[in-house]
Amino acid sequence: MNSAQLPHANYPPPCEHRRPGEACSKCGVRLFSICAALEREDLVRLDRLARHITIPAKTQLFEQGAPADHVYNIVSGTVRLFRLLSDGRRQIVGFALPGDFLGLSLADTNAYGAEVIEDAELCQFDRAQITRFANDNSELMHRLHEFISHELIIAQDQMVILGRLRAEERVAAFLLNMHERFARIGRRSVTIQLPMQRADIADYLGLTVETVSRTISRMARDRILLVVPDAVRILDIERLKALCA
Amino acid sequence: MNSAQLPHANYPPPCEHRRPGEACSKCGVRLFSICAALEREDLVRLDRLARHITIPAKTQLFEQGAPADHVYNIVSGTVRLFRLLSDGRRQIVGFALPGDFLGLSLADTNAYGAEVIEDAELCQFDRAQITRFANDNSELMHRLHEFISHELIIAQDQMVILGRLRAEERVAAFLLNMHERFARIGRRSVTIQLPMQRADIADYLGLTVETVSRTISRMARDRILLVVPDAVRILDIERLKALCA
DNA sequence: CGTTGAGTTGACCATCGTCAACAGGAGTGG
DNA sequence: CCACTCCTGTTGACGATGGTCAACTCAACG
Repeated sequence: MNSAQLPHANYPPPCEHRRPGEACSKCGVRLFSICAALEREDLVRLDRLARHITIPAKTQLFEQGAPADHVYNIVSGTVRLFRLLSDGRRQIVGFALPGDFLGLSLADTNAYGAEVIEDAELCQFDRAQITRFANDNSELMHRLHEFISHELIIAQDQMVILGRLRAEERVAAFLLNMHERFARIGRRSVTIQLPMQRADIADYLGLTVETVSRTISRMARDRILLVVPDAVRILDIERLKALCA
Repeated sequence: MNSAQLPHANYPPPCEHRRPGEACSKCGVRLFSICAALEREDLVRLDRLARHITIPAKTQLFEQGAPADHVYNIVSGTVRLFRLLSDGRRQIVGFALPGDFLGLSLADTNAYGAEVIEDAELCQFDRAQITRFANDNSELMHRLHEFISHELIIAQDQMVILGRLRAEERVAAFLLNMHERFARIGRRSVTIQLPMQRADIADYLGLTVETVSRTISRMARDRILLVVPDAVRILDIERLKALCA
């Protein structure tokens, strides 16, 4: 059920699939990520600090409580971020999509664990280096501040969902949220990709797999959604929106 | 039940109970608050920007969605921070205690509403001014970054509580958390002050008043707590800790 | 002394969790 | 190629946790 037997953080020889200096000009998520703050020359300097790696699905990226040595910018793929309780209960605190940034916190240990769900390309940075870089670069610093503020608001949204919405409302809110996030990174579509499994959605929404499954099934029966492999297609977005007040 | 008829943000003539220039040297929470980052002379400069005000209980400090004109440092008292749903459901996203800072987010509207629960002394700052000040003062900036990182971790703790703990565990976690927070600001005691009402605790923990009341009653019956007005006294902290895994 | 609001307790019930069975697909090995 | 396992997802039956509704106490207040 959880991650005991996942490949560990010293992942398989991570493939560096870019020449350094090729810079970030071709990067598909640059404009959505922290890098958007930077001018051409700073971008090149930042790129020199980056290690561009590809991590396969089911890999543990880092572990809750471990020293936070690196920060990551997600270029493609999906990562789940989670907290574990001693008895095995898991709360997923977020899904990281392309353009997202991991390691905004200043704490020197990871507040959550991270596992790659869907093969991911990442820009990996050394924390000390990026911190120094940000200290000299107020645009980047400001952008980091912006990102972390945004994270905090997202976290509060999630508190409302977990504390005050019923199962159907939670699922509807989740689906609309994914829809909107994909739209914001240029993947607007009536088909909402769901790279995570039902158990991940459940652990994100404070429900069980069965409840998530039943709820989605009911929405499908009511012709609000069409369930397709690794995704759902929106049939009636108005009714979907109506479900989450 | 909620805040419709509270006095509004243009609160009663806020009493400024300090001469400007008296500076922050006597401030009881300075060492716990963002100000701890500042040297003597910067502290004086910051103090010139501050409006030191006292706000009575039951006052709305600011409203969810309204322009975020000010930020606040809490000197004494308690403030509840909450989100409202259109149908009246409320989720309290946090309680602000002395030393806490409101308005860390860079968003220009308030992500939550704030109401004073217990008469509060506040340092009020103009957002634009404090932003300028922080831009020129890397210690303060760093401290703000630290505070907001911490907020984010707290928010994730709360997600675990709301998503994965049962009622009794939530209440136990809440009580221990309050205990620890008071201890950190120099009010360590076996008596946990609870300035908020049961409904606030319920809306913070994603429960109902009845469940909170019943749970606390049961803990009292089990000789884990003693219920006293506006507080509970810890009788058996080990068993209390055992209740929240 | 009546009113109001907070807190508590009880009775009942709904939502969602638990347990179980099953279907379908992917991977494995004979 | 087929049998087998494993994993994910779905569905059903049942039950427990916690929500709803209501009554009551008590303190504060006019």
